[in-house]
Amino acid sequence: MTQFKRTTVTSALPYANGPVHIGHLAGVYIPADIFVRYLRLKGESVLFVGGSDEHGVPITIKAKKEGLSPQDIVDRYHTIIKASFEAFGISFDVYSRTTSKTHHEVASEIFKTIYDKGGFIEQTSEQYYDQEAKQFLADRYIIGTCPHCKSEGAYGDQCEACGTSLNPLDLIKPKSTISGSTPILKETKHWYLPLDKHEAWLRQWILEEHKEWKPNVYGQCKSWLDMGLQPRAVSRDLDWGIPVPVPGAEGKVLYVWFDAPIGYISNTKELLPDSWEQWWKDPETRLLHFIGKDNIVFHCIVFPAMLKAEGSYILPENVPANEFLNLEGDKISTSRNWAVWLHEYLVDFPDKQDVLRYVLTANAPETKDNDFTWKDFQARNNNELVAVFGNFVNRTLVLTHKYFDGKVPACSELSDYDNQTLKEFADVKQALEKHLNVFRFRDAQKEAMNLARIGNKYLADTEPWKLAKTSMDRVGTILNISLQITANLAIAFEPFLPFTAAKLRTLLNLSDFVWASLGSIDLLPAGQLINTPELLFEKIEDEAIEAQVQKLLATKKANELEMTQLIHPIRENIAFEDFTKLDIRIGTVVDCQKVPKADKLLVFKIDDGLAGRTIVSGIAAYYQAESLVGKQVCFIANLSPRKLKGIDSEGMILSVENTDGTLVLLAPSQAVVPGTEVK
RNA sequence: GGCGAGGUAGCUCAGCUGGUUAGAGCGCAUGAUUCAUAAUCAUGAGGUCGGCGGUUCAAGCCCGCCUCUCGCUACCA
Repeated sequence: MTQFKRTTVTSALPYANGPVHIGHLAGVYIPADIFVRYLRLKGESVLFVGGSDEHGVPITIKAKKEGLSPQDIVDRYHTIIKASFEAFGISFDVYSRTTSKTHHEVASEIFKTIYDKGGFIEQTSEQYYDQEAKQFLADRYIIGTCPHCKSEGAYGDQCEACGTSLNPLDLIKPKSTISGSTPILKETKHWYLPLDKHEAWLRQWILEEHKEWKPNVYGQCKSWLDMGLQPRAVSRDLDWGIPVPVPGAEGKVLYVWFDAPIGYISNTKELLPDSWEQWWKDPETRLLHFIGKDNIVFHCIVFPAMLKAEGSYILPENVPANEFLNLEGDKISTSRNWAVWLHEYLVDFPDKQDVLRYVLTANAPETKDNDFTWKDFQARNNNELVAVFGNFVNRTLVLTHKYFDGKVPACSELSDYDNQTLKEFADVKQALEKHLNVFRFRDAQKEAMNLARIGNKYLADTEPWKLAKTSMDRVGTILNISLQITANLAIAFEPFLPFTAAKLRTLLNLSDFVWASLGSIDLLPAGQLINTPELLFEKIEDEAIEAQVQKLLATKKANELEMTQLIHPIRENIAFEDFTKLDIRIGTVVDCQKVPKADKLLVFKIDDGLAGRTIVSGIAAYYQAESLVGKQVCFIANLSPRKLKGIDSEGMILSVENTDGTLVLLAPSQAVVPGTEVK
């Protein structure tokens, strides 16, 4: 195993089109922060890099919607995000942004280097171009009729009515949302990173040399590698981003996925203009990417391929990716406002950053998706932080003030039981390190908590309040040990609960603290003054929890209401002749089977009163094949046949789409002769 | 359909390269205790380890099939 001289820790760059929520914190920033604080405490050389990701089409869309410039949007969210992280004690060495001058330079340079080395391939394709606005159109800027469900207002990349992902070229009657004009097809040149050419070494590097990566990370990489990698476009026609720095690339910018991870590098350079390279190019540097599971392929395959293509950079040593955090049973969703936003939490629970840090670590989605509930939040605060940790510290401090006027009593002769306890808590250090070294923060925090449990047990077993009547010497020893445990808590919890640890150190007047002294019993010299006890945590009452639950319920209701209002406006009028072109008929289902190797497809044999026909329909998720035999359905009889999974589909079976996306078959209210027309 | 991850006590999760009575925290029950934010400490009750079959002297852990959850992917005219 390589001995590393220093560690570069990156945490995923949050996208600056919204604030950050507990999911981000639990999956990425808290784990990264714990790890970084741990290394710093150990005196290791570490750099913690973060920043906002501020380019890309979604930001330009949001800007347009609000009548602002993209810069306005990213300024707004960068500020909110940065403040949230600061408030939660995420101890970045640098938190910058991809709109910075440095980043533009660094990203350009890296592109140029790869370009000069022939690391890209060029390809020309036809894309929609707005002649009035004189620009190529991003998928999202093109609107038209969905080729599937025929609803208008489908975007170039996706139809929101039927959820289908689209290719802009498939849209019927495309229109530019910028000028409203009909775009024309025009040739455009783009650069691609040929991931396929990197497959061989990636395979060796990940699958053979990094078997220690977490199963979810390793598994997903394997899945992608086995599917085969495709070249990926690194540029696009857009005016928000970093201009492609080569001749003949006017109006083109780097694709946001390409420039974003380079932000890690740029932000390092911004902080350390002269020494940044040692953090990125020295083989004795350990590079770690903390990310969420949505970013695995990116940081394990795409970004390493970029770095390798550039040539002078090191590759990540590990990518500790977490799964997702759900909220009260449902997926966290920015657009549905189903989230606990950090900036709101800070208002609702002032000075309780550590409580959230604790809960999110205790319940971190390390091996699978987890659920955050307010009830659990309350329980962990009241039963663990208050009852175990806070209570132990408080009773120790109160006793010290009661019997020794707030001065650390001297430690005299140790009993066997004392020694046994001391040994037990000395072991905590090793247990903590064992877990922290392999990114198991949930278990690590449990170990830190164990220290307080040992303390509570020690007090219960030795009962100093009883001995106070007979042997003050003995009481002094017991409290000395209890105080030493308390001081140890201040070190052990520093990575997890930095605010609490600091508060505790202040209470104890403990100035110097390093990881190495964890487990030692002379952190506090006899005679040292301890400050007046102050509660580390307070109970969270039912009302506060209820308020949060109500807030979420309100969101849920609002979302449901919105669902019912999702009725699309009536479309443009058509001529009667247009309607008569459609040949809609009723048929009887003679046979219905699942299409093999397709999840959504059913293949129907329809009695249409004539020769009969075969139709394939995507409703397998809503209907059992057998249950449809004998039923009558409505179908379009004169749609051009189309092959689906090797089957010729002669028409389209009509169904109604509910606001929640479920499909309901359409049928006549009473049986009719097969083949009769709908008019 | 293919691939990946997961399915272990009421809840949240551990279980190393297969090895005696499967663990922790919370919750619950009983007892002890009062220094402490009715907090703490002890003891205990809770599990056909998703299901079926197989390999093995021995399987939660290995193999096959099935099932459920999550993600990626193909299909949705």
